[in-house]
Amino acid sequence: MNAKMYTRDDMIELLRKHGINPTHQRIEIAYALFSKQEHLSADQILAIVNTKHSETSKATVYNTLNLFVEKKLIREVIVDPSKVFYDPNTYEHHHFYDVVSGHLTDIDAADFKISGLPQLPAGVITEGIDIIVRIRPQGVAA
Amino acid sequence: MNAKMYTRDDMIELLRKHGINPTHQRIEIAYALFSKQEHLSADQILAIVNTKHSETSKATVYNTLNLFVEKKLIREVIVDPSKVFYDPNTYEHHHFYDVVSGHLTDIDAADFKISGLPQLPAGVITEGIDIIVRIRPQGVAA
DNA sequence: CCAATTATTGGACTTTGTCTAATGATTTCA
DNA sequence: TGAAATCATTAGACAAAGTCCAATAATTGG
Ligand SMILES: [Mn+2]
Ligand SMILES: [Mn+2]
Ligand SMILES: [Zn+2]
Ligand SMILES: [Zn+2]
Repeated sequence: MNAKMYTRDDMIELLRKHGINPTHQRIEIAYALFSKQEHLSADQILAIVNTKHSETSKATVYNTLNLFVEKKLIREVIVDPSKVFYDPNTYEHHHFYDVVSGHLTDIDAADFKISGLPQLPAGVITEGIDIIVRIRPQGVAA
Repeated sequence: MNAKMYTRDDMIELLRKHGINPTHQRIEIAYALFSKQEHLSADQILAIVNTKHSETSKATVYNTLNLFVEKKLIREVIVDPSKVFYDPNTYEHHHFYDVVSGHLTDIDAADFKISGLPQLPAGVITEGIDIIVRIRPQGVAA
């Protein structure tokens, strides 16, 4: 909710804090996600970092996003069968997903309780719980 | 949990009940899903219906699965960024997802309560809530 | 039986994402 | 400093999931 302003220098610090070498391309990709504070697809990020002038390849965008996920700088949101969204918000939260527009909105997990979860099968551990509330504008056909 | 035995005639009845013309291909595709009672990808279904002899094309499998979803005979489970799973269980339920094996297991929604969901943005309606508990076998590396 | 409708098909096509081998940039440290 | 090793980026080939199309096949209704 808070519209924190990020600079490229913030990105360098953030990358270092996560053990990622801050190259020019990585800084731009991080900046695209964190300055917008939005859920973006690889495609959208590729477009954003190349608007002024072409400077980052498709391969690097994918390499970098996968690296960021691995280093827990960002997380993936899997909700659309055709593409992954990347989320700069790694704080525990869930999502509204507008199935018409494809737009994602955060739901704070703090408010929020789940009870009656069955115990896990033996020998497994939980990685996380994803909750997606699928919504649709009133009056728009299915 | 119950291992109900389905016949092809059950499939014909089921298809008719959902307003779907029961063709040979549609019966086989429905039978693949309902007799196994498993979460299957289009790919797996294509393989199953063509094991004895080739009789159903890729286009028909996709056409048919989309039709089944539209007619609410089955539902989609979106959990793997690279493929959709189809679920013959349309009863309200959620999923364990083993991120290592890719296997899905049902969680009954009856047990199960969510509280503290924020109210919806104005002018939208809920389509459904998907809850995915991502699990991993103990001791397998991330 | 014919005409209209509905369903199936092979294969071209699109999109998302990965892989590879070559190149470019940075470190390391003698 | 300067060469070698390491790390990062790249173009473009490739792969997999899924859609689209125009032709054919099957079914239906009169
Ligand atoms: Mn630049
Ligand atoms: Mn047959
Ligand atoms: Zn989010
Ligand atoms: Zn299920």
